Formats: sequence, structure tokens, C-alpha cells
Amino acid sequence: MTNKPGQDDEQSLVAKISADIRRLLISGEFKPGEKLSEQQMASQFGISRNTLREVFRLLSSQGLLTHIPNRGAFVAAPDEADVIDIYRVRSVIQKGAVQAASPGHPALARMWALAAEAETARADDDWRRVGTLNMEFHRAMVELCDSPRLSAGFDLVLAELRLVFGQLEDTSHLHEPYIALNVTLLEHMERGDTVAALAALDAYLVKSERSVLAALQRRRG
Amino acid sequence: MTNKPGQDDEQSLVAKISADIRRLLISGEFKPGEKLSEQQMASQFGISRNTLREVFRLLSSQGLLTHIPNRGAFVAAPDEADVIDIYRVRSVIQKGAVQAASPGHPALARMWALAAEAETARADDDWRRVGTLNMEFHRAMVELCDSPRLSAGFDLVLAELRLVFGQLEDTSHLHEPYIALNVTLLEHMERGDTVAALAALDAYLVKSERSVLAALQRRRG
DNA sequence: ACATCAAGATTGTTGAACAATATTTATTGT
DNA sequence: ACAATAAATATTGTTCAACAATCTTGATGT
Repeated sequence: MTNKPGQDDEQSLVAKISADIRRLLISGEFKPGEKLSEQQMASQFGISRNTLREVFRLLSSQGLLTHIPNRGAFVAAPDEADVIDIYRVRSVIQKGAVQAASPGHPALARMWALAAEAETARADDDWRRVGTLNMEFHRAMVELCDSPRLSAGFDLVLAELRLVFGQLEDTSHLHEPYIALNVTLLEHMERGDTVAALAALDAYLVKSERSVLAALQRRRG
Repeated sequence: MTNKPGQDDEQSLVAKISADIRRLLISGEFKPGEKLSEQQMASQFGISRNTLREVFRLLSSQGLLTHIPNRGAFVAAPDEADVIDIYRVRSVIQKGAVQAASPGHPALARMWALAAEAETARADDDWRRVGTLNMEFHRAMVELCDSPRLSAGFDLVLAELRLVFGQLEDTSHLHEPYIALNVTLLEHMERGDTVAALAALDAYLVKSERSVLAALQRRRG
């Protein structure tokens, strides 16, 4: 990679607006299933309809929007089946990550740092931050594979999962129990105990999936 | 730009042309790294430049095109690092598939059928078909996970891999030895011997990756 | 309440235009 | 002749206005 992030202001409009809308989607500014009118969005973001359509094309391919021919673009509304699928993907990829973990990998250090930060954030009752840090923790875990494609794919499902969180009102209890679990998982990995680490990961995923599903069903039951 | 006769294609133009170009890319009709001029392609496919740009956006997000700001869209040219990464993804996902395999899963039947077809194709010396069937075989394997997202992600890397094959002149020897390996793998899975199946899968992937890398390096000295 | 059908609105696609950026060509200095 | 530089040209990025195709709405009649 010859490109470094940081000082290149010269992004294309499509990239910029895509990032903006993506951020809005992930932070729950739109309601799932809500229709995004081309005209309205275009004028709202001060871009042309054609450019916006390129943005929609991108976000649809990332699973954040659902494009229905002749009807338009809608905010993706992941349901229970989607959540189950997302956790299936997480299970496969993250198990692969645990098994690929080599001692001394930089991603491990990052995981430790993120786990520590999460404890600090909990102490401050900053649950929004705890959630973000938890995501970053698992993102770092996948970096253990040293595979750009795997990381990119994982980012997609993680973004979809954040969309789900956007649907739920109170996400604090969704992250609280997992701070400790992350640390336990890390310790197993640090010790090179893959079997124990896999078990801890599985425990985490099952537990997390259950509570997300429960919260989702509660929201509409 | 005469329209093809046939049933009512309710697809959008973007979807249709995307599929067309994707097919052309995968079958090696374009040279890797080749620049795809907007004007030329637009008139060649009889669509407007704006529509073509949506197509490029899509194919870029799928890794088949590389988009460089202000310079245009280029046919992706996967190098050795990309091949290594692709096989890393395959390893993670397909190991997950083997472990997720449940006896009697419809995908297993499909794998048997594809393996049989591959043997027929080999008897006919139809190596192009053998290659396609081999891809389908592994695609079916991932279906064992029953995860649309995992299958979709796998399709992406498989498409990229086909792009690599497009760079190589003679792909016959790339597929020949693997027909038998696939059958062996299947037998292990059928018997529920996950450990043996994983070993067979790993053998396949390592061998396949090596020959692809070798062919790629041979191609460029 | 129900189906029908005509506006009205929205998406799908096009062609032309223009600014910003790349690429090519011509020009200059040594 | 050669490298550096400037001008000319081509390409991409983006917008706008238009129109056909499709969807949505609402009025109408039964």
C-alpha cells in the first residue's frame, strides 16, 4: 500500500458523501426500512442525483442500504435471520483469527490496549464508547489473520451489526459483560492455549448473539 | 445496440451490464491492468457514461476493477500478495465450512454431483469445464455454512481468483490433480471424519496455492 | 369496502455541458 | 540530442435538464 491515510484531502465526492451517510447510518440517525428519496437526499447533501446514485450503489453493495428496483433505496433493516447470519460469519472468521494468532503479533498489543481502554470507559459510564471499543477489539482480533480481504469482509458484517444496535434503545447492558470476557480470551491467547481461547470466543459469541436477538425481538414483539 | 430477444428482463441496466462485464473480466477477455475508458466502454455497450460509472462503482467494490481517482478504472491485476491473501481467506472460510458440515446437507449431494461431472469433463479433455466445476464444487462446500453472507463473500474471492486464471495461459494442469482430491475430501466428510477432511482441505489449498503462485511467477519472470 | 383508472411523483437513463485533473505534444534552454 | 517546461489536448468528476418507465395516490363508480 503506497497510500497513507491522514493528509490526502482530495477524496472524490462519492467517497466523502459515502463515508458521511455511512456514519449516519451506523450511528442510527435513520430508521431501518426508511426510504431515502433521491431528490431529497441529493439536495440535503448538496450533490447531484447522479452522484448520489453512485453513493447508493456503494452502500447497497455494503449491505447498509437495500435497493429495490424502481422503488428506491431503503435503510437496511436486519431482522433475526440476518443477525443469526452475521454471527455465523463472525464465528467462522474469528475462530480462524484465534487459530492464526501468533505470539507477539502487533494486533495482540492493540487488543490489550483496547481492552484496557474499555475498562476505563466503563468506569466513566461511557457505554457508547465501550461499544465502539468492543467493536474495535474484535476488529483487531481479525487483523491477526493479516488478511486485508478478511478484515474488509469482517468490517462489513460489523457495520451491519452496528445498524442493528441503532435499532435498539439501550445498548449499555449489551456490552457490559463482555469486557471481562475479552480479557479472559486475550489471556488464553497470550498463553497460546488455542483450545481455551476458542471456547472463550464461542462463549462470547453465543452470549452476544442471544442478547442481541432478545433485544431485537423485545423491540418488536 | 440491438436488444437481445428473449424473456422480459426486469433487471436494471446497471445490473445487466455489470453481469456482462463481470463475465468478460472473469473469462479473461481484458488484460489485467488494462484501462477501461469511460467513453469507449459506454459507447461499446450502448449505455451512457453516467450509467457506466455506476457499473464501475459496483465492480470496483467487488475487487474486479481498481479505481484510481482522476485516472479511471483499470482491470484488477492481482499479484502474488493478492493470491496469498485470497488463499488465506479460502482457508478460513472453507475450514469453517468443513466443520459446519452436517450429514445429509443438500450441499453435500451437490458436491458429489459436481465431482462426478468433473470426472466426465476430464474424460472429454474439457479443461475449461473442469475448472468451472472445481470452482462450483468449492462454492457448494461453503454453502454448507448456510450463510448467505459467507457465500457472497466467498464468491468475491473466487471471482478474483478466476481473474488470476485469466492471466495464465494454460490452466489445464492447474485443475487436473484436484479432481481426485475433491473426492477424497468428500469421502472424509461423508464419513463424518472432520479431522481427516480438514487435513485433505489443507492439502488441497496448499497445493493449489503453490501451483497458482508458480504459474503467476513463471508468467512474469 | 373493493376494484379501476387517471393524475402525480419517483426512479432509470440519457446527453450535453463545464471544471478539475492527467496525458500528450510542442517548445525552450543547455 | 536531451531534459525540463509550457501549452494543448483528452479524460475524469460532477452537475443539470430532460424524458420514458414504473410506482403511488386519490378519485371514481359499483
